[in-house]
Amino acid sequence: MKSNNTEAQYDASRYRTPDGYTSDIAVFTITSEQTKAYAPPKMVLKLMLIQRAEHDTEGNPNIESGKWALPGGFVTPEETACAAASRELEEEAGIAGIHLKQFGVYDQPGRDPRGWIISNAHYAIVPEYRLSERKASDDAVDVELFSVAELSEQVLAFDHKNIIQDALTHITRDLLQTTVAKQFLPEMFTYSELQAVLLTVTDDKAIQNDQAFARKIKSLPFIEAVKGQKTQRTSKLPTQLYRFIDAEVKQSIYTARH
Amino acid sequence: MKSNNTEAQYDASRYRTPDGYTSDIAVFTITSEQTKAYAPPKMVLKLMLIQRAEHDTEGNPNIESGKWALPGGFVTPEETACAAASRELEEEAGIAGIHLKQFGVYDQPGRDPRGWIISNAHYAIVPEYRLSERKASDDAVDVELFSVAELSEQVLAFDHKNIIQDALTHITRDLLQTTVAKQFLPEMFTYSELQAVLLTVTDDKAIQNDQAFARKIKSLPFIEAVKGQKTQRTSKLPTQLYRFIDAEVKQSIYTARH
DNA sequence: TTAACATTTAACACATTGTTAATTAAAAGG
DNA sequence: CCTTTTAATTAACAATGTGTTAAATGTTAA
Repeated sequence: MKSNNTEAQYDASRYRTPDGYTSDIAVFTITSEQTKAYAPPKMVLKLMLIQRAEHDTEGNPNIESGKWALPGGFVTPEETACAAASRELEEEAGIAGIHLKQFGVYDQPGRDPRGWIISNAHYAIVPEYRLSERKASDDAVDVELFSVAELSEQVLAFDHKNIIQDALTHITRDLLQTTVAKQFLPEMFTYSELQAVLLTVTDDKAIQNDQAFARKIKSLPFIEAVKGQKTQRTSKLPTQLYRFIDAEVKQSIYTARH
Repeated sequence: MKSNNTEAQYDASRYRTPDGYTSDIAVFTITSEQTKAYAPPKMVLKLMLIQRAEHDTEGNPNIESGKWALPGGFVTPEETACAAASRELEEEAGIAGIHLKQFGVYDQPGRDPRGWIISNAHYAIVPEYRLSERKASDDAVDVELFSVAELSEQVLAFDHKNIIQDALTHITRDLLQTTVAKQFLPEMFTYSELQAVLLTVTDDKAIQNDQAFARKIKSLPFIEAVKGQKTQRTSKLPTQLYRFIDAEVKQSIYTARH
């Protein structure tokens, strides 16, 4: 391999090069239903998909048309795939300053009938109210939110079913093992709001248990109670608000309880 | 963006395409020194690097020559980057069947002076004895193992310093939060051998504490004591051997102790 | 005035952890 | 043969965290 490597130094052109480099984005949001006043919300994790048009702008039939797909597009040489994802989110949805994370590369030969196209996949977390803004301004594009249950019934374009499966795995892990839940919540939140976010991706008994979770949140090193700040969003009884603080979160399966 | 997307369907060639797609591999091993007989080993995490040749096989001066770099090479359209990594490890080092994991993509404009080259980075875990086999068979290639401390002093090719930093972050996280430590250990191992592996990447007091760790290993759901199997590798007193078993490892920072 | 209800506080039994100390089994040296 | 050495094992205790059940709180709405 060493000789291959050195030969390649000055003439990459003797190798076949990719036909394209795309950035795809799994846009997650959590819809929150307040079943009644003064009660904690019921939350559902949803993924935004776009429906591929029947024809392109020149009137030719479109590949994988009619199927639902992840938003995305080609990356240019002047940007990273992450920057492209950010740009596309802004161009398409007017959403800027969103939490974006790269989670996988899709380069299986034959994954895209158009050629050798490498997809760099990201997930984005968008609070619900940012999406509603968007829908109001641009309802021409076929955009829809799908819950995890609804996703499994859909026919999806290219290998997007795989990509979405991986996105779900990653956001689940990150929600439970990092403080990224912050991105779904307002600056200050109650214990039951955080709990509702976590329960969209886990059925962990220790998180379902209200008393235990309300007691636990007080001792987490990366969350603090905001003194004097209460709300009645989730209960008639004024309820303590919390916020995330910067603190390193280490964790090992060898020291945790099982 | 939607229009860009649909226009691109049938003619990717109107966009500039990448000049190359490479697969780089951070090959980790743990060297184990037995300071004396009947004592637990001292382990050090090391990374294998190759030194870039002064000239290529045609006698032309080589780009980034003399610098240490991650092994890797160009991906072909018939394979995934992960398969390419596997192939390159086998071609270069005769190492097959190794644990490989993709951890990042490097596509910063200008990262490679040869053009728009996207690197897909993986880490590999190779038990020490597999590397010694290799060195004996092919000592012509400039290959060396660097500890984490030694790495920071080295001048590295391209953006490999960044890539290595990320590789270290990922392998540290994976060693503590998944059962990948298995890949560094023999089928059966003592508590102190597992402990030594973990201590190459953490200074967690709970893992440093011998008594506590020896007690804890017995209750981990993904490790079992092998009945009747003992060794004197690490102590005069015949010592219990353990092995990993398949078991799901879930974990949340919201339920763990802090 | 009363019922309803999410939250908060309290209390207890139980499990896990940090810590210290004692015990065990084999090797090595005199 | 006896003694020392050492990693592993076992034991024991206090401190801390968890699961569970129960009661108290503060507000709304009937």
